[in-house]
Amino acid sequence: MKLVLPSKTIFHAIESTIKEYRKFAQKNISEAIEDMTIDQGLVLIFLDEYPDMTQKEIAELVFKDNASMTRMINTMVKKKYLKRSMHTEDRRRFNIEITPKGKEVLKILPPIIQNNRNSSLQGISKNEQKQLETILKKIRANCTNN
Amino acid sequence: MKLVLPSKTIFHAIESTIKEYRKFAQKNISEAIEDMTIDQGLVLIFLDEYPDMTQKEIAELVFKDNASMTRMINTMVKKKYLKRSMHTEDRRRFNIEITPKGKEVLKILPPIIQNNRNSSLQGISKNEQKQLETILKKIRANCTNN
DNA sequence: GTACTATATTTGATATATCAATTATATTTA
DNA sequence: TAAATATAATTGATATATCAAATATAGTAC
Repeated sequence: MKLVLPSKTIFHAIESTIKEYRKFAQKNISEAIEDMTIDQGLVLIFLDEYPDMTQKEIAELVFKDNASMTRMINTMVKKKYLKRSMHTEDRRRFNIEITPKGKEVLKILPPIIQNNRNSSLQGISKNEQKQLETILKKIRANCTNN
Repeated sequence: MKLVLPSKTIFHAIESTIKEYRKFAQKNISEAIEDMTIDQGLVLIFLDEYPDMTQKEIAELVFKDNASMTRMINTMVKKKYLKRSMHTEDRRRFNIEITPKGKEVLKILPPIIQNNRNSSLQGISKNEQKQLETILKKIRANCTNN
């Protein structure tokens, strides 16, 4: 069977785009903050917005599985961005607090992220962005429902 | 600074789409072939098409770095899908051959991949696919040139 | 209340991601 | 041709991805 080469497909285009965006975004973050990855930054931002999320919920938002999230948070605790403490109502879970060091990052990070978004969407109209989201949503739906 | 939550952005949509596609595709592959990942499958397909690619070239096509590619090929050699042999003209590199076991996979895999592509693009017109590629290409260009 | 089931998190094993440093060979330059 | 530079691949260290199994606690049904 003759297949269109994977490198010529839309999936390749999607993957290559998100990887380039990540590389670009990571570079700009690294220039400002030592030892901070995109995903660790996202975890901080989500926790800042929703302080009582479970690890599981955070994991879903950043597309990690629970095991990865456990280890990621371990790393962030070791690096003093986060602190775990007991949850009084549900002893299976933890409260995850942002430390002062983590809060410092939260001051520096958002403008960098905003700038990354703006730069990478330069010259792309609102309408195109909407189209993009619509089409992606269809693909995702096909993948989750089949 | 108030940031639109990452989960509401286009980048989140892109990432979630490709991850769901990968999950979907991997599930279908795993049902047919024990111990074969999407990326290992792609490596086989590329090597089949371009038998004298260097590891570095394959790496670029599947978005891995050289170190990952070395280890990935090690794994595939260990699993008997590939075989390394000396390259006579350039002794820094290797010839990478597909074993009979690898060739078996190459018979089974393409229809599965084709089916994955078709299913996940169901209801999406050629025109929409073209739009998607165009917009993605712009984003990627913004990320690589800035 | 005990047994059953569900949920949150962790752990182990293995693979992959990433960066920097290293090795081996080729190529270029002076 | 010797020295400098470039290239292909590997290795080490650390983080993350993924699955399955294990822990611990909650919630439900009997």
